[in-house]
Formats: sequence, structure tokens, C-alpha cells
Amino acid sequence: MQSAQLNKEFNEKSRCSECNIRPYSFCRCLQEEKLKEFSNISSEKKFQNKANIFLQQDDAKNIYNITEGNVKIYQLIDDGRIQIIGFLYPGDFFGSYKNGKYNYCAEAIGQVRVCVFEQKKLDEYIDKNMVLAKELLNQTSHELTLAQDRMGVLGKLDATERLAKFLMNISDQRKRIGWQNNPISLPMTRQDIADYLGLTIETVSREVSKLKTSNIVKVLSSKQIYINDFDKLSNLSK
Amino acid sequence: MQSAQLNKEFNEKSRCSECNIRPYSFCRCLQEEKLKEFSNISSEKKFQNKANIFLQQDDAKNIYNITEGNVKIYQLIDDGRIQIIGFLYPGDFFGSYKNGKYNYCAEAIGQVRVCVFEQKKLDEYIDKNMVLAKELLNQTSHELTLAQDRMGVLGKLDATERLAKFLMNISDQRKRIGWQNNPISLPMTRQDIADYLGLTIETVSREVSKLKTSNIVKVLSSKQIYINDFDKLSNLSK
DNA sequence: AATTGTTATTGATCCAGATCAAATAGTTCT
DNA sequence: AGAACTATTTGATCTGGATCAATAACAATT
Repeated sequence: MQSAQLNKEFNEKSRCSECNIRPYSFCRCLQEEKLKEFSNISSEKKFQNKANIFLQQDDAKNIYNITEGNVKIYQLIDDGRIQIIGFLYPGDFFGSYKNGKYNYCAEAIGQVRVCVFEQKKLDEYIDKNMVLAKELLNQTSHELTLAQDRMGVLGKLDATERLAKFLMNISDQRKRIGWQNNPISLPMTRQDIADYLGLTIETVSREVSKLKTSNIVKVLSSKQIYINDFDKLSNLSK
Repeated sequence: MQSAQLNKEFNEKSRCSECNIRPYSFCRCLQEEKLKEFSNISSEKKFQNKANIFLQQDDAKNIYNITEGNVKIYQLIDDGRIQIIGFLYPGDFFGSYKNGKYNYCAEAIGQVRVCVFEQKKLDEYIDKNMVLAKELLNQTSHELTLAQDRMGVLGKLDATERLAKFLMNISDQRKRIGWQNNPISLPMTRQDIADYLGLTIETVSREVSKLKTSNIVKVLSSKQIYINDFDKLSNLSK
């Protein structure tokens, strides 16, 4: 399975030495290296591929941090309609809530290990632990800028620009964290990409084909894309 | 001018006694009531209607907190295309950045007073002041859930649903903070609403007319909407 | 290797919302 | 008040991407 492979690749490279640059497993670093007492307020859980970690509208009792694997978070509009908020990586926190209910559903992509914090205990702990408070603030701020970028994508870009930006973002991110950034592997399905970009699978597929035809990318397999021309792709992505 | 009126209405009611429920002027409360030393790291500035507070891609040296008036933040895609991220109120922080540059443009709606923090000083100050750190974390988390909700709106809702949700959100918000929630005043232009919802002015106008025709709202003026039927509007808004 | 189920691609048609265009209402200035 | 602008509404047409439909590629199972 593709995503299992991706996870393997990811985990091997996800150990950080400094603990200040992603990707890294926030919990693992804190627990093993810095804060032994950290384990008092958290426990570990495993999820298999496609397992729901929680559903939108569940009572939000916990905050999660990924120690291994990928998680997809999405909003259910009503029957059938889904908007994927994001694809998450080791080190990412998730579990934000509104009025005591989770704000989205969280689902494992491949095998996932998470660190579970009881919301209440974490809150108390934050009061006594500035490192954690600042880390949470940094991560949340970072996520906020990503979310704001996505408003521009969903509100104003056309299908060609959305896909180009998606591919560029993935490539950039992989490069930044020291992975292979070309060809890029896409662990998620076309349906996931469509739900992430606010398009349909057919449109995503057609846009990939257009990039292939205009020789900007080479489609090694449906989940492996080689970028021939970064400049052209970047120009398309706005 | 409509928005001046709105600001007046807003400011009169924006004084909080408890300082834990919005709207309130975060800076004002902190400065006047709780943290005299707070003023050491901040200064106050005024902006007139339509004045740019900062532009996307400016070096992000400051963080702002609104003490009076409203601010609109928006992303410039390229010439002409604009995506409005949000309309901000007293107490709201803004100035999030990525790679040292602001992530959006900020513009005053009506007259605005802000509290300006030098990013660097604020960062140092946070280390010593847990109240501020937690407040920033709370606000940022809250903004994040709003941003995530907006992804669903922009990615999956149709025009009718977008406008209905927009009106419901405004009404809910006003109710929560103790303002008149019916009729609701819309200080922003149709163009602003369109740029916020990822639509065109024509479509926004047509959707308002549809709500009027189906007797769900009464259009008192282009900026004053009376909601006849909350249930129906809520059903439309998903 | 053949069968079954899942995921992706490609083609044909349709429609929601964009665009273009014109009329109307509201605001500001002299 | 009247002129000059600006913002909003309404109408007519066009189009990008959705929808419907069929095929092709790929994986998993026996």
C-alpha cells in the first residue's frame, strides 16, 4: 500500500535533533528528551488506515499530537458533501473545537500513532509550562496562516491554479523538510485531492492530464508525479 | 456614513467588565485595569476609513490589536482578484505572518484605533507573561476554527447557502455579544461581501433579492436587513 | 491467471454563477 | 436643489466545472 510506504519514508526522516523544525514528533521529542513528566498528562493510541479518530460534533475532550503517520481532517457539510481541511503530519496537533464539540472529523491515513491529551489536564499543564504554551501558540499561528492561504485558493483560484498550487505546495513542503521533492508522491486519493481543493475527481483528473499534455509534469503513476518544469508550474499556481 | 454609525454603536457596547467575552478591547482592558506595565511594549495608532494599516508582503514587524472600529483583512491573488479573509472587531489581534512577511493586507473600515506591538518585544514579553500567552493562544485557536469553517463555505456551499450562512453568522454573533441582531446592519459593501464569499456582486445582489422574494428577509435598505424567518434562513445556511 | 472490487481517466451534456450591459437608487459636493 | 459620482439591482448571454456515463487501469483475493 502506497501510504504505508510513505509513512515509512516519513518516519525515518522525521526524527529531529533540535526540536524546532518540522517535521518531527513533538510528543516523542518532549517525552524522550526534555520533559519526562509530560507523560503524566498524555497517553498513546494507535489507529489503522481509515479509522475515525473522532467525529465532528463529538464532545471535544482530547487534543491529539501525531507521533507517526498521517491524518486527514475534514468537515461534513451534510450527506455526501465533504470539505477536507488538511492533511496532517507527525508533530501536528489537532482537535480544535467550538462550543465543546470538535470542529471537524479526523481519520487515519495508513497506520497512525497519536499522543492523546485530556483537554482539561493540558489546560492546567499549560499554566505551569511556558514551553508547551509557546509551542502550541506557534503551531496554531502557523496553521492559521495556512488556513488563510486556503481561503484564497478556494475563493478565487480556478481549477488549473488550484492543482498547480497544490503540487507546488507539496513539493515546497517536502523540500523544506529534506525529503525528495521530485517526483512527489501523493498518498491521498483523487477523491481526497478533489475534496481538499473544492473540485470533483473528474476535474482533478482532467487538470492532471492537461499538465501532462503540456509537458509540465510526467505522470509516473497516479500517485507519483514528476515535475518537469517548476517555473511553468509556479506561474500557473499564482 | 454607515460604518461610522456602526462603530459608534459598537464602541458604546464594547466595554467589557469581565474581560473574558468578546467583544471587548483587549488592550484597553489590560492597560487600564490589569497590566499597567503593558504600555511599555505597545503604542497606539489611528487610521482613517480605507487607510491601509499594512500590505501583504510588507516586513512583518508588528502585531496589532483593535481598540476601536473595524478592520478588513484580505489577500491579493493578483491584479484585481481579492479574497477577504475576515472582518475584524475590537479586541481582535491581527498581523499574522509567514517567512517574515504579512500574510494579508489590512485596511481600516471607518475610523480605527489600534494598539501596536513590536513583534520582537511582544515575543519577549510573552515569555514572562502567561496571561498574554494564553489570551493569544485562545484568540488564535478561535480564529483557526473560524478559518476552518470558512473552508467549508468556500469549497462546498452554493451561492444561496453562502449568503444565508453569512447572514446567520452575523446575526448569531451580534446576538452573542448583546447587540441588536434583527434587523442586522451590514457595514461592508456588496463588493466586500462578494469578495468575502467568493462570489460576484451581481450574484450577491440576486441572492438577496431571492431571499426578499421568498419573504425570508425584508430589505430595509441595502445595508439594513430584517430577518422575517430565522428557521428558513437557518435551513438554507446548512 | 482469472475474478471481483476499487480508483482513475476520458467523453458528452448541462447548469450555476460569471460576465457583459443597462437601468436605478443613494451619496457627496457645489 | 441639482450635478456628478458611486453603489446596487436587474436582464441577457456565456462558460468553467459539475454531472452523467462509459471505459480503462490497478489491487486484492482465490
